Amino acid sequence: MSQARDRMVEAAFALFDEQGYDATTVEQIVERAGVSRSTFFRAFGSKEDVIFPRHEDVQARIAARLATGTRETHRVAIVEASRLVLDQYLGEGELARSRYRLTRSVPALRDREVASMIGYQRLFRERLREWLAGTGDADVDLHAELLAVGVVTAHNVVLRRWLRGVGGDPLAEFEEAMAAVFATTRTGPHDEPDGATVLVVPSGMSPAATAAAVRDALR
Amino acid sequence: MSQARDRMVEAAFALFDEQGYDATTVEQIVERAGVSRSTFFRAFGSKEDVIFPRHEDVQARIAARLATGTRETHRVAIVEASRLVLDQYLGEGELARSRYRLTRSVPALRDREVASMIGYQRLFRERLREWLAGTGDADVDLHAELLAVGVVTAHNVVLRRWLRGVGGDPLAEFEEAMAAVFATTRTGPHDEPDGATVLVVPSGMSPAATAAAVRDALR
DNA sequence: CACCTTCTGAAACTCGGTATCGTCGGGGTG
DNA sequence: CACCCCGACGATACCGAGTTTCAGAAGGTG
Repeated sequence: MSQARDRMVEAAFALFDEQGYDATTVEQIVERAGVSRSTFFRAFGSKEDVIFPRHEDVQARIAARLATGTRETHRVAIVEASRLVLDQYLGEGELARSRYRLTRSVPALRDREVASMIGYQRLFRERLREWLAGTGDADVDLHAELLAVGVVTAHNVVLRRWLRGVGGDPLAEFEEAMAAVFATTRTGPHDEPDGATVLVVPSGMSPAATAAAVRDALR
Repeated sequence: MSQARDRMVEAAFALFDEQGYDATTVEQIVERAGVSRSTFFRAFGSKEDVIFPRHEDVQARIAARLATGTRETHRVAIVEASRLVLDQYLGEGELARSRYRLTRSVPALRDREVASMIGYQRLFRERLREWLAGTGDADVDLHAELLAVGVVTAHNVVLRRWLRGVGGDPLAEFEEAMAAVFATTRTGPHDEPDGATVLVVPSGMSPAATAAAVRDALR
């Protein structure tokens, strides 16, 4: 019963690859899949949706993972939630790469992918606003937005490398990228220094300036 | 000759406001403007384009401003280029706010606006990749991407506040937001630490990751 | 006047997407 | 077995965005 859906996806990708996205009509897809136009639009809703399945699923899983996070554990919650997306694409394998080639060449699909990315970003941002609220942060909106966009962007850089076949182990690169994002962003006093603190003091620095820097970092 | 174009824009915004974007047909717009359907599509190309004029102009001005920047002056180039967009919207006044209300309520228009934002971001990213190349940065791609997306995001936060009528002086907020972005982002050896660098390392971090973080901070 | 360019209107056409209706098969329930 | 019920499918008509083509009006130039 769901093999009809699979046939439509297969036919669509094949035709898009053969003659391009715009040049392929839904008529041709359903003809090759052996179903009617009605069935196609009932199953996918739009021509673009054949390429982007499982979007709501991933979004729901992200929301669920973020919901279990607290103010103290928000970093690991964010990293793991972001990993869900990465794992989704890695699990798709060659299908993800086919989709990538399509989205690179068709503006409409590119925009669509960007829009879904914004959806992810929105989930991170909303949770971060809650977590950052009441931390004495002078501009919660801005910093939540910056951190959310940083996480999504870092994730995308790593993902895109894997999609293009360049780079090494995506999981290792992902960890590094996440570290880079959090290393460059202050997220309020809840980043309790529960570990080592490294202080680099340039020569010629006054004690007062040093003290101020320490106070600033631990605030 | 160009007053026909203005009439179409005016009619479109009025009808969108009266009965919504989707419920308004191009037929109705051209009827109110007193022109033919052909004229409309010749002037705008699509129904969405009535709402987003001058997009290429701004993009060209940004590219021009960024082209005059050098590796040493890239910060001021980026800030000023970003200001071009802000000034464009501020100059539009109430028209920008009408467009904002529309884009908030119509998903298709929201996606379209996001896509154009990505266009700006791309300009910043490409230039930053050049400027960051050869600075010993371990991951130019990632850092260029992060900085570019940070600048655009910070700009958007300030712009959105003004569009919604909240907040104070947008220009002052813009300066603060830009400072926040550059304060949280390492951009290579040109950020010589003229003060103390305090690095707080989370407890669960591996020695290798700690060393990498320290190296990164001092780079 | 003849000629050319440019803008405009009219109409036919393509295609994505929606809505409606009839039909078929399969699976309980009496 | 007979009945019905319901979810899925197909066919068709329809709407609206966007493209293409052609014909004509306006305006400048020789």
